[in-house]
Amino acid sequence: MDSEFVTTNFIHEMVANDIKEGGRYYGKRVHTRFPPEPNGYLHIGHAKAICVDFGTAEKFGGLCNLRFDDTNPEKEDEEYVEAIKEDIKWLGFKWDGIYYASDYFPRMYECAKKLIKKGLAYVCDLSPDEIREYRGTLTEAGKNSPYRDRSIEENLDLFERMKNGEFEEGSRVLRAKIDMASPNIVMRDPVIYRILYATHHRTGDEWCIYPMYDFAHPLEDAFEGITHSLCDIGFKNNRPLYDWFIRECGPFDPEPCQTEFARLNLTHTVMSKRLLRILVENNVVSGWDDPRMPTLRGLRRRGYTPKAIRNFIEAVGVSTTLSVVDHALLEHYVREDLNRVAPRGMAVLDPIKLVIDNYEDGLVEEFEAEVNPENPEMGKRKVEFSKVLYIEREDFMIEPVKGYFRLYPGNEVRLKYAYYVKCTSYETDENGNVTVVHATYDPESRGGWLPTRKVKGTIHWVSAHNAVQSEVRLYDKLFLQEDPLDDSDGIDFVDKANPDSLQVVTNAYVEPFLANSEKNAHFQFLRLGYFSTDNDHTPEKPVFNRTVSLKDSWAKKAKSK
RNA sequence: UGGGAUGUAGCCAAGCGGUAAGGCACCAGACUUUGACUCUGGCAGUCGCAAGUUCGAAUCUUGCCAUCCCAGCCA
Repeated sequence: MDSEFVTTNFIHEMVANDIKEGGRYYGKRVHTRFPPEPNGYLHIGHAKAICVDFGTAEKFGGLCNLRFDDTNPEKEDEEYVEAIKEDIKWLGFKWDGIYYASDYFPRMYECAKKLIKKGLAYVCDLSPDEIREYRGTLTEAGKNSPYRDRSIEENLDLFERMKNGEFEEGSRVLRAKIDMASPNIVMRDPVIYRILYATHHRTGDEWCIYPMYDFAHPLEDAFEGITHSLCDIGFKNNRPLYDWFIRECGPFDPEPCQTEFARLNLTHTVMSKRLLRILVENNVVSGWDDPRMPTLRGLRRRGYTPKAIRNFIEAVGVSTTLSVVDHALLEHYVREDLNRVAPRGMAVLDPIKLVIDNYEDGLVEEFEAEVNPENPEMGKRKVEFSKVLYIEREDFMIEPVKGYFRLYPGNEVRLKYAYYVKCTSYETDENGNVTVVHATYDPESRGGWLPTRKVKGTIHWVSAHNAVQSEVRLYDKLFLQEDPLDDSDGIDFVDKANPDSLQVVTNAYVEPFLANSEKNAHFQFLRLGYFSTDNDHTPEKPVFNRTVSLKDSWAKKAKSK
């Protein structure tokens, strides 16, 4: 157990030192935990915490618990614990033990009594408003509660009666007796138990007093033998209190220690359960699993892979600086993963007909196509070709702009895998919109290749005789602004949602094998992007979600003009 | 006006007294049966600012500035 670890971030560096000879956990096993509150669905910010918690344990041959921090029955629900478990598994992590804070309620209660007996906790009858007043402000010290000096016996009696349900909700709390003048407000006699007549999703009505986070969390860690309690930087101020409870309720072995790191923030989205809930409740999105949501369920439905998410988090790194990661980095990692694993297929999203005038009526030819050029082991598949095809409206121009090398009158392009075709004419409707493009093919270019004559452009197509009409949902950023919460314009983030973040295409055409796929399958639609079959998808009624587009230097060039 | 943190490129982020890694984004080019992928090259004369210590400072010291967090019977 020497320091043979390549440390990749400051936490790993710290742990490596901790377990070295002379380190504070020398000879002990590294033990971490991921402690979600079951009050909502996990998002990609949680994925970072999961990677850090599980990843640190794994790196040092330690253990990582999954622990539901269910100390507030008013907000929590069993529905979320199942969803959280599922999301963690989907990300590819396995917990070593599964625990619930609520299982520790009896032990926590004993710890509270211990504090009372040590003269370190008291029952306070101040109202919530009064407690706030007595707490002081950021710059002024607080003042002692008039109930601060109750005798140990009275406190023990009152606390037991709180537990027994003799008092009204909000009438009394148990507080730690620390220092009302502390410059750290967290230390000004924090509330550690409150009365709540709410039914808990696991303990039912067994308890009517519930411990507060600051008291419960260090104890949960201590009870489970956690060594490294890794949490958000927001808890930095709470650390002295964490240590206080560990010390006063101990001894514990090992003694857990808390280390904070920066949460993940992403541009063009919001990242908190509270805000995401607002989007759901205002029907800005269709639900927690809407593909535009940064929730794990949303990302999964969008077509993101666990691998892409984990690589992304790995790339972002772990530090203590407040940071906002560019959404483009996340997209880069899905593209990278999907490029390797996604089978290619052809789909036309905005179809116009292409008629090959010199091709035999009714003839259907089969061509061989590679499943994934990045990975030849994925093999080949067949594509059927005929006289009438669909091509992308964007791939034809009556008057080509400079640099355009797709189809236009007189120009020859390659139909991927099939033939060279040369545009001869086109038809328009009364509004001047192109309806049909006519072309002739060169039989010599069978398979899409002619060594004697090269073409610059290659376009994708789908044969009209077997194309399957499909729904394709084109997703874009939920917010166009980098920081939707920047309210300097006076607009609430809910009203800033990008109205074009979902565009539903109902008359797309895809190759038959794409329509016949399972739900949640990943594909690259040639030249368009990565797409994934939706939860709603069936072979009879195919639905694809665009995960991310392909990079498009032509679009970029055209746009900049 | 109290306390706690953080400042390295447009965005992340290494760096731990010996002369600014890497990734994304961006720009240019090569290659290409995807205007994709891949590849090559470019992209911080200076690390928030100012003094100081040192042969030598992004790294140490001091001062200043900026930003973030904390006044739930939420977590």
